[in-house]
Amino acid sequence: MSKKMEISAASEPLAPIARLALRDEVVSQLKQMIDDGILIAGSRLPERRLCAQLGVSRTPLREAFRVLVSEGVLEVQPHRGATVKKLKAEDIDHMFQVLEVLEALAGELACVAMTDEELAQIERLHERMMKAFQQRDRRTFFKLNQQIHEAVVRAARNPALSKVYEGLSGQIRRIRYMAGNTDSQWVVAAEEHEKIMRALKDRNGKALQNLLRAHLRHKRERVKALLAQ
Amino acid sequence: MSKKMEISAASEPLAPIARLALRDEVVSQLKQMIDDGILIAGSRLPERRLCAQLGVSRTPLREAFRVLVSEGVLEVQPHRGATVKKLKAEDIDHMFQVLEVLEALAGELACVAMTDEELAQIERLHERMMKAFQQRDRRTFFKLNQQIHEAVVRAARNPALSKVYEGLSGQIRRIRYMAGNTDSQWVVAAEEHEKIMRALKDRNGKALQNLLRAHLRHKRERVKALLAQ
DNA sequence: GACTATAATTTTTGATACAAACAGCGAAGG
DNA sequence: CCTTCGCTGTTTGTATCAAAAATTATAGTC
Repeated sequence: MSKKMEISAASEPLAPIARLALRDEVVSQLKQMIDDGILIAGSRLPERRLCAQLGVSRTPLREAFRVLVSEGVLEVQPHRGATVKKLKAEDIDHMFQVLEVLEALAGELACVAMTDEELAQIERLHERMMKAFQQRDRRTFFKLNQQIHEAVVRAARNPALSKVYEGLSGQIRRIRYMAGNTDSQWVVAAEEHEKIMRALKDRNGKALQNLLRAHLRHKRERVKALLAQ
Repeated sequence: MSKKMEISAASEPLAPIARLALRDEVVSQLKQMIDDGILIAGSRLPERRLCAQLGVSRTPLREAFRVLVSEGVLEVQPHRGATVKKLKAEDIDHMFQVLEVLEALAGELACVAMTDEELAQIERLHERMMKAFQQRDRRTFFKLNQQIHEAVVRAARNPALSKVYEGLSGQIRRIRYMAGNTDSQWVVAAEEHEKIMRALKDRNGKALQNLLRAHLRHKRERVKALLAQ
């Protein structure tokens, strides 16, 4: 009665060899170009030139446009083509308002759902980040900072939450690249992260929630200051 | 000093004649097909057949696929094509957890930002909905119910919030179509909406927040019961 | 007969050529 | 000075072709 064939061998079930569609390759290349400043806010993206430049045809490029539009990175006007979306201070406020409740929820859930393994992982990230802080290595500090927040959200074990969180935080990420925070702001951020780590280790959801909200409100001010050039 | 030309005539400034790209037409048609049960969860969408069926070529169809994937309606596996995403009870829980904090935020913001005009508009929707309830018109009740929630979110004046809210609630909407609630559940929902309307009129953000959260938790149970067939 | 390896078929994916629709621009004409 | 017309470049949509991968069918072997 072989209704369905089952694979018995030792084929790894979680490694589809990462076959990436050309479209996704184009998506990351375009994001890279935006991050690198090759494409700035308001730039037009003429498809023929980009096709030549990236060495792909229109099919994957146009699909990449669609996913970047849905992520809020690009906007297209009918028959006028795609441009890099420019964010206004207003938009920053709106996105941070949403991020605040999302991260609060993530913190609350993570305190319950997080494994000890994940907690230890976050702690390691935290320690590396504090080391970067002491060495005044801004680049590394911000990278690890971001990884910590993502790890907390992931530890909440809610894919729907992760998806919308990453969508919004990805949009904001492209701004804070010039990274011009004052030292005092930086000190505050580091202090806040110490408290956050404490609340995580205590699995104190309520406290964590409040800390994350305050942390995000401060971050919002820093990002808005950056946006104002 | 003619810095900018102003259109003086009677041309309405808010009607760009709604030029709709073919891709968006395809998006709504596919959604319609899913709502109508022509495409059920798990159905494959072979592009050649659909191209013929919808009378469009591959370009707009594939772009429509991309936006539906980003909305969570479809999923595509490399070289295996697109299928209608099937939601598990787990996914429902995840999405409702996020919706709960989003709608709570929306309620809080709406109490502050909402104009009297908008409040009156919501009140009218509410009264029509209660009339439908008394007449036991489920169809109309649910439609107005949904419109009320959307109006509250819109009144929060936060486009980023509206976007993620609509994304999630849109995914859930396609389930509750068979609409098999018991009468007692229906009565509870109506009562909750009376309280919600009260809090809105009082612009009592805190109370509204709690009411919306409870309302959503109940709705989650109803949807999950539906999903279990 | 059951299982496996090979071949044929189908489907997706990407590239390319072509036609139509539209926006932007500048010149001709009032 | 203002409008109108046509030109140009771009986007948008269609059609067709080829390659890659998956699915199915076929055959061969134990």
